[in-house]
Amino acid sequence: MVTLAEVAQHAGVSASTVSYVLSGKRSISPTTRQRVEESIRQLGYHPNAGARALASSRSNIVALMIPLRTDMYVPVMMEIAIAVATAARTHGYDVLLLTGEEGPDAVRRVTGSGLADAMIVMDVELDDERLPLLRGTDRPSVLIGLPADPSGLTCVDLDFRATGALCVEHLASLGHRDLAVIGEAPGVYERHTGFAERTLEGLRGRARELGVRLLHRPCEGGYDAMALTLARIFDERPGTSGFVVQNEAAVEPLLALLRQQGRAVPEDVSVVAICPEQVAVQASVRLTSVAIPAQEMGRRAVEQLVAKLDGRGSDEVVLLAPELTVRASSGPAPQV
Amino acid sequence: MVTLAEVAQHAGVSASTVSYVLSGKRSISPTTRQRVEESIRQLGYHPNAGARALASSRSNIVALMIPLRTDMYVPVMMEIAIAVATAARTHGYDVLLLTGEEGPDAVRRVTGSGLADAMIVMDVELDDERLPLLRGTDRPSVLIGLPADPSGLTCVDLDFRATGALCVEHLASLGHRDLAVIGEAPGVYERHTGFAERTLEGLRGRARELGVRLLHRPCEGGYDAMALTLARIFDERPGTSGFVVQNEAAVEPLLALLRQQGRAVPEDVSVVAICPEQVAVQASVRLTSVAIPAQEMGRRAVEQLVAKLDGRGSDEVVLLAPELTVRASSGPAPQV
DNA sequence: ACCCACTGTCGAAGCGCTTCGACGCAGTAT
DNA sequence: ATACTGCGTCGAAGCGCTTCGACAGTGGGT
Repeated sequence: MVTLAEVAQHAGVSASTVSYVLSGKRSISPTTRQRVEESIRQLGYHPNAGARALASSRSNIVALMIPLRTDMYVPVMMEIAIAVATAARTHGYDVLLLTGEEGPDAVRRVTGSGLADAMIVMDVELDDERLPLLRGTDRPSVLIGLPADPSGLTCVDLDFRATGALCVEHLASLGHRDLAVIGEAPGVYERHTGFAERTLEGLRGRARELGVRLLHRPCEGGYDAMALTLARIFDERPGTSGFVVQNEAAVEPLLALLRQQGRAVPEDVSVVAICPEQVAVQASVRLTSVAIPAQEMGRRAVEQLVAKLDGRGSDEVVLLAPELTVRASSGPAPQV
Repeated sequence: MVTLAEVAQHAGVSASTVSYVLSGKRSISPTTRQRVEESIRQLGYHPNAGARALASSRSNIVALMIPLRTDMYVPVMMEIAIAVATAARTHGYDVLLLTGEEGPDAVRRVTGSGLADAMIVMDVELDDERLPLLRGTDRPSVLIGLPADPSGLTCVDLDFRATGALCVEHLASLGHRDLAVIGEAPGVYERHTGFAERTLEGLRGRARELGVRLLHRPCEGGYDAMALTLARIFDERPGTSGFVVQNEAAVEPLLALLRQQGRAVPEDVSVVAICPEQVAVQASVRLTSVAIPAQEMGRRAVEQLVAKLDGRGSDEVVLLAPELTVRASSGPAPQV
């Protein structure tokens, strides 16, 4: 391994000069700079990460905690993770991947050891047990998701409450009076996952305001679960004509089952999905949907984090405004 | 931050003793060990990662290169990534997430800086440009995937050639003589992604041996693309009665389109999928499939890597044997 | 009784980098 | 001339840990 000292010798300057060329923290004459850069190139020098971290107490690594479960929301998570990694690199950071498995211990380990300078936390529960730790440490952190009490924390998320409201508005404005929500798997609600609960609040709140009826049913993905759920819904509310789906694994089953039952989309029932753009476009019916802007969320999270690391930026909640795109799955409510 | 020296002082021993307690590299008397451990606990000591890396030239980090694209295979990638992260932790390693974006440069950067002790590379192309670098460095690496020439490399992968063969065998044994393969998106083949090409070889080879006809059509996911592809297939080979699908995004569209065309599964056409178990089980028809053992692959890759890091283990190609599970989507060929 | 091997502990020397203060040398203001 | 201010460079002091060799103390073999 080539060291700083070797580069310095090769370029005929002192080690500190090379260091300053690299960091730009002091001014260097153009000739010296060039000489050093040439030596670096020739020798194929790469600064040693450990030494750098030790001396500067900055690792240039941000940790990303992703959920361990692969039972929900996988493509979104993946997209966020990739966006985070990509965005972090453009700011000179690498990304350490932590699974939720270790839970709060991971936070302790990473902040305690100085392995990472900061962290991004996904899959936030309303009353997440990691929050006190994050508040208590001096390492910056950003949540992707919104807990019940975001005070003292920086959060980036889609405004799921507004998302829910928007879906109801859309369907109500088309004349639908009986709506059903196909939600995430029951476990997601049991864990009090922020986004799921907030969506529900938004849905229910606006439904109440607009005087439309709303049924919420959690649903595991897949055909069998969906069939059961759907049967129950139509038993309880035969007049249901509008669906909001927030569960990727339920989208296609729902469409297939409706078709199978002779209910035309959008003539007999309308469907609005909350899902990544791609899912909405590739479904068997092009879905009216509110997109989950995974890339944007990842990117914004990194930007917030970098701002904090640079001493700029403060605790702040960034809620991305939902956008509803009308496609082929929603239309006027059928005349009774 | 609490340091080793503070722990040593608190416990009334020297710093090196504390270090040896932590690493276990020299024997320590039970009483001393307990005293030190107690001090560590009381002070909430966490070893500094940078200092450790510098002194030991081991970072206890493995890098994981995942593809940047989210156009294919996402859940599998995610599952592998999580399995890798989880398995790595059980061996005391953390995982650094690299996207394919940087390409070979990422390999140089990470190995050059000592940021990671080793790396796992996913989404391997047959003639991947990262391979020479991996061969040339002394840092251990493991590929998840199989390049054209695996010499000097350690690889872990599902035996996709055998997988292809297995699918053909299954359909041929049911009497199907005209098979069609719905492949990954064209781009995947253009990049000469290892698994896709090998599957194809396996399919074609066994088809030739068994004297059945085989059509291969790459296909983007989604309904529209699938509809076009399917129409073409039935135009060219109206007698096609067996399908092999290797594209998660095409599975559901295919089933829906077949249904729509009045072709019953499995009475009129049989479908075999190469996909994660979950997809096969949750599809509208429970699919006969060869599972992609994502978790297993991730775990095995880590095991190989750790073995190499420990000086055990050698260059080796680990091919997991495919297993075909018969479900409801395949049956005897229709009588002509 | 003596030597040897072993066990448990310590001190010190780095690992490769960052960063602080110092210093020489212009250039500018007095 | 003198004093001052930058600028560009250097030397040295760590950052917190691992690890090597040294060294007491202990016990077993002869």
